[in-house]
Amino acid sequence: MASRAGAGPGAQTAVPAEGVGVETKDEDRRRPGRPRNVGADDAIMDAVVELLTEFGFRGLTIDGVAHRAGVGKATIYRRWEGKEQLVLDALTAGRIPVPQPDTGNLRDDLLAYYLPLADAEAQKGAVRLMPALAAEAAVDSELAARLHAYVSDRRAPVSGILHRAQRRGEIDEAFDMELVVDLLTGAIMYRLYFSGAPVDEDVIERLVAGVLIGIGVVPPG
Amino acid sequence: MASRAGAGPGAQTAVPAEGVGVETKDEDRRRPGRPRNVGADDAIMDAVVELLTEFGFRGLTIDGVAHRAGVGKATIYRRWEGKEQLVLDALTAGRIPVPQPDTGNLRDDLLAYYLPLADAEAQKGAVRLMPALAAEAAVDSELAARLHAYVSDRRAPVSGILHRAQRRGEIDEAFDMELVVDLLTGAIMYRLYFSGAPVDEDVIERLVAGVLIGIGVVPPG
Amino acid sequence: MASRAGAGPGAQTAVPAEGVGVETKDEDRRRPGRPRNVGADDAIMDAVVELLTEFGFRGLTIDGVAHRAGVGKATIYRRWEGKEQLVLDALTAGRIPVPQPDTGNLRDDLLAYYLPLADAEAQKGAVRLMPALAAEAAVDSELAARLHAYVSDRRAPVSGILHRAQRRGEIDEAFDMELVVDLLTGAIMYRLYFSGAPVDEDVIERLVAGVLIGIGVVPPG
Amino acid sequence: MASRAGAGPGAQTAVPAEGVGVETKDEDRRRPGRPRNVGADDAIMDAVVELLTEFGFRGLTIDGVAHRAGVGKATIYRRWEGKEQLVLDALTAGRIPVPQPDTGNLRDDLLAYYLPLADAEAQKGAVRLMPALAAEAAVDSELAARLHAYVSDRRAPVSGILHRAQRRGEIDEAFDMELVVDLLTGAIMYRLYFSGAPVDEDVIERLVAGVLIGIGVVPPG
DNA sequence: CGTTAAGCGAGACGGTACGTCGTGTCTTTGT
DNA sequence: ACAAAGACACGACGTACCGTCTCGCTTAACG
Repeated sequence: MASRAGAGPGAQTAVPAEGVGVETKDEDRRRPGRPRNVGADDAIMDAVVELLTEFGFRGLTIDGVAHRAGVGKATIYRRWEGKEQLVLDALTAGRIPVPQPDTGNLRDDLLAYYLPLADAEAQKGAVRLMPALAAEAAVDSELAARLHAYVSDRRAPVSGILHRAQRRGEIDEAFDMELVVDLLTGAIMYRLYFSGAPVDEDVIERLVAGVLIGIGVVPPG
Repeated sequence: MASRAGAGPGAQTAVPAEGVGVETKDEDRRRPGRPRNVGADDAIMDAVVELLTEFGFRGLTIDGVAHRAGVGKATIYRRWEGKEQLVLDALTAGRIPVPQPDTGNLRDDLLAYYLPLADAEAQKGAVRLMPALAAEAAVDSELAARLHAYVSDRRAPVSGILHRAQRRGEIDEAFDMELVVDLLTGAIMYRLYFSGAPVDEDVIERLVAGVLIGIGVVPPG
Repeated sequence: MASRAGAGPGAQTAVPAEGVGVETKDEDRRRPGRPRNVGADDAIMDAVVELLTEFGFRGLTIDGVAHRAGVGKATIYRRWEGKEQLVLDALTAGRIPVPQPDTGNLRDDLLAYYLPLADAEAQKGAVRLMPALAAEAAVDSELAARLHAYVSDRRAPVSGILHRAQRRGEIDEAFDMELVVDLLTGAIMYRLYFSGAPVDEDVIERLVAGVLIGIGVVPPG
Repeated sequence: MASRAGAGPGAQTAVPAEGVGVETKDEDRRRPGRPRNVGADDAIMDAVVELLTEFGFRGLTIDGVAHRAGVGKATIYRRWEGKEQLVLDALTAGRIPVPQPDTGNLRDDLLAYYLPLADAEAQKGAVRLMPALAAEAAVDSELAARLHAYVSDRRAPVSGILHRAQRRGEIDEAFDMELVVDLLTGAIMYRLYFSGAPVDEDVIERLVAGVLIGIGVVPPG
């Protein structure tokens, strides 16, 4: 999530937050009082990731995170507003790298991006997290904004791959590349989260192949 | 959800359940004791729908449903196993009809199916429910089965439209119609639930048009 | 505490309480719903007494009581409004008998009443409880009323002893027996709770003897 | 509390303490570093008194005192060991003068000492503080010692009045003057803190009169 | 026609997690 | 070294739901 670069974890959701917006020349003007323990952020994020994989989103409790991180509950509430913000930050704290393939070969780049999604472990995590976050986003508009920003970050590489190919003339200008991203990513998410249909390497290859045919990159058949 | 036809609401999930499947000639074999108050089912379902739209899935409580429906909590637990089953049943209790267009015109049928999804009210409900159900399904395999069945029911009409067109020769046999359903439905769900991008009539028309071009039904450009 | 006779424990402080005031002919009209578990009252009271003697008033926690009594915390809050009400009820639940001596011998009756207060264990409990209750009563007028009623119950026997002696002509009518109770009881409490001076059998005997001289029952010297 | 004379406020409880007692010729031997802000003591004491009267002992928090006094929490903890010491110091910081009557007239001296206790405002303060301190003293032996010393200081003038009268031959040598103080002071405290009975000028006069009769100073009737 | 058995509204039950608050300590920068 | 500010670990608070369990009652079918 590029937009978080340079910001401390949780800086986007922390209540007092300050420093939002353009930094002034006083940006290094420290607030009085003991500064927040930066190590605590990492300990909390680590605990969240561990507990999520152990117990899933529903089984994750703030008490549990606090205990595992060796931190007081208040320290968590001082920095995040709730479970969802916490998990979303754990998700976006740069821990899950987004593949950014750019070999110039459209098909290879798409597969390089999507094939890792066939990994069973990654799927398990995503299935537990993404719908829960989306469910909460439906009710909390601030979380929704953060989720959409995260999703936007995740799709950006595919968007780039397709637009570059279009600029190279490999794809007809008439096609809307953003819709193509929606189709590909949507199909995979739909299978993972809602239909329960498998998403393995074969499925991904067939989806990519089909879309490439559809946008006229390779001849059908 | 077609398979519920004829059964009382919740019959599939209620613990004693009996009477699953087609009723036999013994269908009038009553159990002793006071029969269930059939009106209560409707009151409960109505309360669920009302409270969902008011407070969202997270804000829905069994206590709240019981109070709103003028019903004891035990009456709800006697018929459903929990919040998720309850909501899923409210979702599938025949209240949201699935369009089953079959005019023989591929484009018109697809639009007849998908365009209603552009309705803002329907979207609001879906956004609040589907991710919450998917989140719970990630943890509860029985609910997952019920969700997948529901999703399967919802996609069946599109599947039918596409397969009929393929049988009529309008679509190349090489294309996998199920993947096409995944692409179309997935793109819409992805925008609704995760990316936050709008799903209006224009978007739906462009998605359908693009896919029809992609599968060679209409010439590009 | 005579006024509690017949009432269930906590009946005076329980929030809904009903049944306050004169009972009507419908007094046996049960409220709907599951009745409160009467056994729980005893379990809670026992736990309170145990934990008080183990950890004192400050060390007593609602969680601790709930756990020790094998009861949910909500069950306690359903019946009492807080720690102080709970302790006061535990105190007055007929568990600490008030001596009611009435031999007709003024000195013996007074000693029979006061000498048990020299017991070290009883003192330890009283020192831990009474000031804490008085402190809370200073801020909570309802608790104050309950505390005053309890204190009034405790002093009643002495009052009776003295008034009976006065009626028998042993004490001059001019003396105010209530003030005499204040003097005797007050001196003991003052030593116990505030001055830290010992209250042993000797002190009690000297106090009683001095007061008897003072009110002219026995000749000085 | 006479023994505090000359020492800075809180010097008795502050952890580093030093400088207890009369300053020596080395009194200007300053410790290195910034000296304590003497004004802070007053600000803290004022805040304690204000907050006590506003919210009572239970409602008094160290955070609240620090904020009201415009002082850091650590500054309070550097000088006192906790809430109770703080309150006890506020109580004894020379703010409530102890009457020291010595006219040679026993009855007048006793009334000069006790009648100010009939003041409603003074009673309100005392009722809120003394039982709370006694409650904490039951658990904290150091505080108990300080409380007993304070109480001893407060009773000293009455003790003096009575002993002087006894030495003048006005009171029979057989009576234990300390017990008489216990009786008088105890009766008043008992009424104030526990029985809820009023302590007005009339009650005090009757108590004093009764005791004077009792110890044979004035003839009964 | 009375017995029996289940369903009913109501609400108390033992639990668990919540988010807040207070305590006493520690860690900054500034004086 | 002390000051204000405020973050820290800890732990109790009182609330809210969960899913279960009695209550007294109603409602049928069966004997």
